[in-house]
Amino acid sequence: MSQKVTIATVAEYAQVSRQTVSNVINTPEIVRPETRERVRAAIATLGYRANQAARQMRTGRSRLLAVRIEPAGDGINGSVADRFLHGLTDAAGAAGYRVMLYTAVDDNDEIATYDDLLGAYDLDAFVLTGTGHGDPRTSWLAGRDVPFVTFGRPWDTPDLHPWVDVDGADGVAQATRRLIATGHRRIGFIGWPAGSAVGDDRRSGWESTLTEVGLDPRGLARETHDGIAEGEATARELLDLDDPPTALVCVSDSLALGALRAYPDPAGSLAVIGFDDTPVAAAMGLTSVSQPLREAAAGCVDLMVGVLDRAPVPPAPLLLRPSLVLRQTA
Amino acid sequence: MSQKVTIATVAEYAQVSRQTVSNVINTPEIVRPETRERVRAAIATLGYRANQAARQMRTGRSRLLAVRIEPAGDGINGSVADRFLHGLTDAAGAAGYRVMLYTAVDDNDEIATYDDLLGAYDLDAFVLTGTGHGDPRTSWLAGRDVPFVTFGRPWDTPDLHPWVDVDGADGVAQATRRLIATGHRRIGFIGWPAGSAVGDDRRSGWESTLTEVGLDPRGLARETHDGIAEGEATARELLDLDDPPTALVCVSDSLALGALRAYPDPAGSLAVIGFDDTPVAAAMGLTSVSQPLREAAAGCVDLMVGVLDRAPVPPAPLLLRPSLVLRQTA
DNA sequence: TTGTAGGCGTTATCAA
DNA sequence: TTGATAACGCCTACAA
Repeated sequence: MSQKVTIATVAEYAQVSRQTVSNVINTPEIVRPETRERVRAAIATLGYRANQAARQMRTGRSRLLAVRIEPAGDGINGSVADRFLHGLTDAAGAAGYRVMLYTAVDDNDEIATYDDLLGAYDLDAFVLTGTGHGDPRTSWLAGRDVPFVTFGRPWDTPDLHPWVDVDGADGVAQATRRLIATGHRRIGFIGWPAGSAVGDDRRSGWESTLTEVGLDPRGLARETHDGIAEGEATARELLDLDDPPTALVCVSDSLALGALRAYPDPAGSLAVIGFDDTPVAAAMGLTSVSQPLREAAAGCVDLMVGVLDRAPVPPAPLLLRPSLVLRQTA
Repeated sequence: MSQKVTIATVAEYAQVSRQTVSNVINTPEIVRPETRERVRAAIATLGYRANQAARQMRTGRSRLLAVRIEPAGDGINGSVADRFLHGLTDAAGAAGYRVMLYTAVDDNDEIATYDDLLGAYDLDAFVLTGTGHGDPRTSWLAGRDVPFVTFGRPWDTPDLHPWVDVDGADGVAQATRRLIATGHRRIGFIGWPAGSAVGDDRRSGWESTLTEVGLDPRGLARETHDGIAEGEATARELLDLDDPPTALVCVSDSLALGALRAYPDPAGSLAVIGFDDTPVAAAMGLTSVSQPLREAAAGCVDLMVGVLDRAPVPPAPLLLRPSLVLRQTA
């Protein structure tokens, strides 16, 4: 590696003072165009890059944001996190920020990590994913004025902080309408146990859509934990009804894949739609609701930059609309 | 947030000089035990955390390592990257390092990013994944003495840098032996086009195992690009042979899932084994070769710490053994 | 418009 | 064993 290029190297090369170089970088408009160009040429020639550590010491800003990487879990829905992360890294990079990763086993552990990260690296902001009811993390961060954005609505205390989310109810409504449009009248729903904010929201999209068009949702919803086996068992329950559904909307792809297994005839007429458009769904031909994760990540970065760079006007939240990816199962 | 706690705050609180506090942190053995404890108590009480930016300015080390996050791709195999990343973040954290993410569209873009990252953040090391033949990235990094570790063998120039890898040939051999043990004699292989280092390695495990036990591999291997549809078509080809295989080993889960589709009877007797133990495999009951990604990530961190902290003795590479996860398909 | 001085928090050097 | 001093690279304030 060539010798370290500092602002002094550039200054010398361009025959100006260090301060002028700094000005060219930070407030170019106050430098005479002629000088500015000379300095810029020097920067390019020497391959100068401002040292973030030194800059951070002066400005207190690290241009670093942190996001938690979660264990794959059942894995099927894990790819959501992966795609979000990639989008976030891209968008952050475009805005001049870098993404730092951390892991945590639970909320308390995560809060301890905030403390660490903040103390050691002076992180500019955090991006939280998967907020739930009464999230202790948001109150901790808000309590210390640490900038953060959540991917996921603040379900209890709306608008205390910037957030981006995908309208799950709308996604499920799209799925339901698709089934109605293709002739189904008995449309069931397999959801997560009541109390999960995301799950309840998605279910509401099914219920309201049926009600709107005059169909009766009663008796056609079931709750279960996530998983293939659970989806299969629950779908069987519904199919065993006296007047069974001919189509199922599921709150996740895992449950949807299970539901597909419940119907013995592979060419059968049970329509199934999942949620998240995971790779498995694509592989299996499962119609599914797709979240615009790239846009969501970009939105998080926009909001964050808004909070960090601009006036203290809390940026407006962003609720994105998912889309339905049609495949073979509906 | 309470006032910023610096080394000076601690020094004052513990009635010592800043330097003594620094010594307690970095070279505790040279500080009198009595003083040491007093300083440690002060650190704990005040919640002091060394500022990395300042430390970096002095030492030139950032305790940061960078890894590329790749787009999900076909997604099925994407979860491999995800699990590796999680393990890496965990292991790095335990060793006092943090992981920074970056994206790149190709090798040149990635090299440009190295330059950026090195200049701006003084990264301590890079972790590269998925090395191929004649990888330009490794030569660039090696050329500037930037420490790095690869997850993936240097296929051309062995041992020029530390690496961790999983023995793909062994994994496929395990799969092949399993099929032989369960009575199969005609065992086919669906691989990637020759020339991909990883793919060729895996195929060799199949070929050598068959040969060892006196079975004939000839005519039973096919090459195709990755994908469900490709797997299905290729499997059909093999099943259409005069003397078709009764079992297939596939170089990836995607191909294996496709192969499963080729056999019309769901309860059929075509045994199939995939590679990577992706969530989809788990969901579909596909027997698959599982890479010890957590261990691989930990190994990368170990090697990196070795390079950074210790004598310039190049650490020994680490070749891990995968395991076969038995499910319904074999 | 450009240059000079000082300090951000830390650690290496050297003196006490 | 402990403490004073300087320096890492940058930016802000102020002076020229």
